[in-house]
Amino acid sequence: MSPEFMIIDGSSLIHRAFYALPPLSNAAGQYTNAVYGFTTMLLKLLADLKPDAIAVAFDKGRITFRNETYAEYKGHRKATPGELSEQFPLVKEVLAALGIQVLEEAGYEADDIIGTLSVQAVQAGCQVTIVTGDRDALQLIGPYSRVLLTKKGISDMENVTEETFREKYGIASSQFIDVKGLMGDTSDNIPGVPGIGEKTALKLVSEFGSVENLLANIERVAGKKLQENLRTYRDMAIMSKKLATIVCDMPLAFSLDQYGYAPDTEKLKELFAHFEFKSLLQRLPAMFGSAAGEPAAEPVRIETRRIETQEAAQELAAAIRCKGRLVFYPVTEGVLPAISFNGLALWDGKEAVYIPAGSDGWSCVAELLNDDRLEKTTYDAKVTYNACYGADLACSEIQTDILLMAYLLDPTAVEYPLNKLVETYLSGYASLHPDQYKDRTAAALWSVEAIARLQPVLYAALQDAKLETLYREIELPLVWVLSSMENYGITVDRASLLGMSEGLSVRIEGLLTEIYQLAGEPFNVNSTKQLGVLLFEKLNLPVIKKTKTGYSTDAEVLEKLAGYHPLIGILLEYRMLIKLKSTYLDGLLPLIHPVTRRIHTTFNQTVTATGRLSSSEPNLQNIPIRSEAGRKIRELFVPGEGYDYIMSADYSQIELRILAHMSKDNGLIEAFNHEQDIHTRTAAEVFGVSMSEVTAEMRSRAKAVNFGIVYGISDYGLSRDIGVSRKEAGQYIESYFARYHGVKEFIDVIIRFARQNGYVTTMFDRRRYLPEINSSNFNQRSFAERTAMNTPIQGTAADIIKKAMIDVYQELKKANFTSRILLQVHDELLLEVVEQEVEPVSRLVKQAMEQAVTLLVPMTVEVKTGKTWAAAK
DNA sequence: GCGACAGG
DNA sequence: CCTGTCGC
Repeated sequence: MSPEFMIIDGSSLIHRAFYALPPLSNAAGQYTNAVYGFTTMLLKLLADLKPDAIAVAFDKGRITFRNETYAEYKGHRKATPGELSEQFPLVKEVLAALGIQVLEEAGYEADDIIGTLSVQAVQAGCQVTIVTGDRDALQLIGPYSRVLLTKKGISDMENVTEETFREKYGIASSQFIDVKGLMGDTSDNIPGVPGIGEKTALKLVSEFGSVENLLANIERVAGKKLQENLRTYRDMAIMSKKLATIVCDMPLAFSLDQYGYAPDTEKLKELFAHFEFKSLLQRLPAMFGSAAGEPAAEPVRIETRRIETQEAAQELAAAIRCKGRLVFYPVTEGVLPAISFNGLALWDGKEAVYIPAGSDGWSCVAELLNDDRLEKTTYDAKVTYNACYGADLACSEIQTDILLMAYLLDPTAVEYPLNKLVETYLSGYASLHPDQYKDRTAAALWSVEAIARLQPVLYAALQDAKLETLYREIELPLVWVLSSMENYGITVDRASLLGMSEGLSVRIEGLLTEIYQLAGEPFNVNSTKQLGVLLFEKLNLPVIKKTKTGYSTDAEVLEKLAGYHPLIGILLEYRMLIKLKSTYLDGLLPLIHPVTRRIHTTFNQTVTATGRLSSSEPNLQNIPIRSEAGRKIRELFVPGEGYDYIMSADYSQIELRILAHMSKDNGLIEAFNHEQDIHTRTAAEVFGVSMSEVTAEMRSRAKAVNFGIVYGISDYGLSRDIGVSRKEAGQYIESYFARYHGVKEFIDVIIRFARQNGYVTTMFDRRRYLPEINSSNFNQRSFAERTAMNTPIQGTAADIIKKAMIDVYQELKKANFTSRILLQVHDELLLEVVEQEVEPVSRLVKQAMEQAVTLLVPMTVEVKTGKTWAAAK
């Protein structure tokens, strides 16, 4: 078999690792996340591929021959952040300890070294694997070489071979540079030919074979405009192709022996200890054997000790009480509000044990869970609270929730599975995938040990990031409130719901008949593809907007087409009604609980990047309100048995008030202190008239401007929202900033902070990392900038209402009211109340919400009560 | 996975 | 800007 040669793009992998992992550091304050990520990836590659030889290439300096060809090459690339550049030498130390050759050459990029090595290695009879995150390397693929392309994160890679490349793009990998020559690459500042994107480029290359052949046959290209561009920019295309071409003939001598590797385990041990890569340290002997040639360590074994007798349980409970700490992981099943325990794994300080529910050992669990002298630690406390509710067990406060901590440390992660957390925070300690366990018991035993080990690490990280107060005072106490709300559920009038659905069916049938008649034939109106063909090919209506896959037919487009054809108005009504019926009537029906007759949503506390809650199965945070027909849906939400009214309490303009406070803008503060209508005031400022002269049109545009400011405005977005030109929208924004100077200053300061620190924070120190804030890609960077201004505002609003929820919940309990909170909709709380409590509860809720924080402007809460959710609005 | 659309 | 669900 031919020898396997692995070539790694060191620069690319380090970048990838840096942005994929939260900013970890060791006790000395040295950043280590990129080193850790890189090392993990490398060790995994060594273990999986077992290459015979290996080389790692780095870029050196920023000027290459490409700058002689084109001075602007990679011109607008931002400097590497300090936290990253300081880790490059550390990575090289790791490579040295592994005995792996590092290559860098002034005047060349890592790509060129990789290209040259790969050609030479193939000539020497090797199979080559190139590992990188840079798609440019795809041009190096051949019959004896493939590319492993890093995906998002650090664990997954895409294997690209000659075959898979051709399948995906329809051209040979060697033609990749021709595509790039035509389409250019904004991130490398390679110009390409204007008007040619990836699709056109791929088409042209598959048709003509190469840039040169294309340019020689321009007259055969379809499209006048395209031909003209190709003629005007022919030199640009040739130069761009040259820029994109990786050099494969650098002066490098090659022999396979040169690139063997020989790990120095002592040195590695030292390094890993210094970086505090605890788990890597532990895995070292298993990977390479120790220096003294001891046998590799045994893989971690899971001891399945079950506690099934009263005696054993009592003994265990005594030991745990003695320690004062209960670390547990529940195994549950069922749906709200009847979730139940299958068993519970717990950590006794030395080993994990499992207690099956219903066994003679179970009694001690009930005692332990409700022992308020124990400090309790778990993963996802809400699951435990819900299971206790379902099993009718009392549960005292849980003080540590690993899931919540991980979320606060990095709210943008997609999920927080324990095995990932172990990989990130314990440097992969005994990291096994949950699927590798033969049963849930074994997985639970592994999990509880992971929780025990993660706790101190996450806690320290939380303190470092100043997140402890937010965690202790808001997120943790909120868990119990959310669990209660989920278990209460909300009553829906099932009979009316069925009636309404039936009524809508009839109306929708009628609309469909009209649509088919006007269209001349029946078709699937729900298919945007079929609808597009009808509107834009059969009826020849003007194409307003396109999507990635075809014509856009969204409401915005349809409204512009309204004058052209009677079909359009009917389509809009059909769309609205079918949405209401499918999502809010038929979709809701199966989620009405057969026993409680109520709908029990799930509030997710660890999903959003900003700190808001989300609601699912069903989502009760997007029940219609804006349209008349939609509002009817809210009439279905009614007080349940034993209750008389629905009460809603919502913050007025919470986000703009927060903006006023955080920016300290005089005009904004004054407006709120005088309880002025904020949109009218903004209209007066932006259009330079007095408040009494503001027209409805002006107010509505000003309202859009205010939304835009909160969302992180772009002239493009605003122009779309209010239907004016981009230029005019730009002028509105400009005059807004001229009048609200404090706001402008506030935004500038936040963006500067984000650029410097890589994250933004809310008033309560909630944090969100924005790695793209210094990106060389304009779109990515602009997006990050808008996020940078939006997150502190949206996130602070989330902090405030979360605090209000806790306060309202506790005060209702304290005063022994029957009335209770059922839902939260971002700036609104929904309660069900009993007749005699309407007055006091309304006062209590208003007071608690308004006093949740003290800002430079008053917080105003409007409370309404009615027989249904619609009436309470 | 995408487009459309419901909410904030 | 932040979400979740439906239907294709």
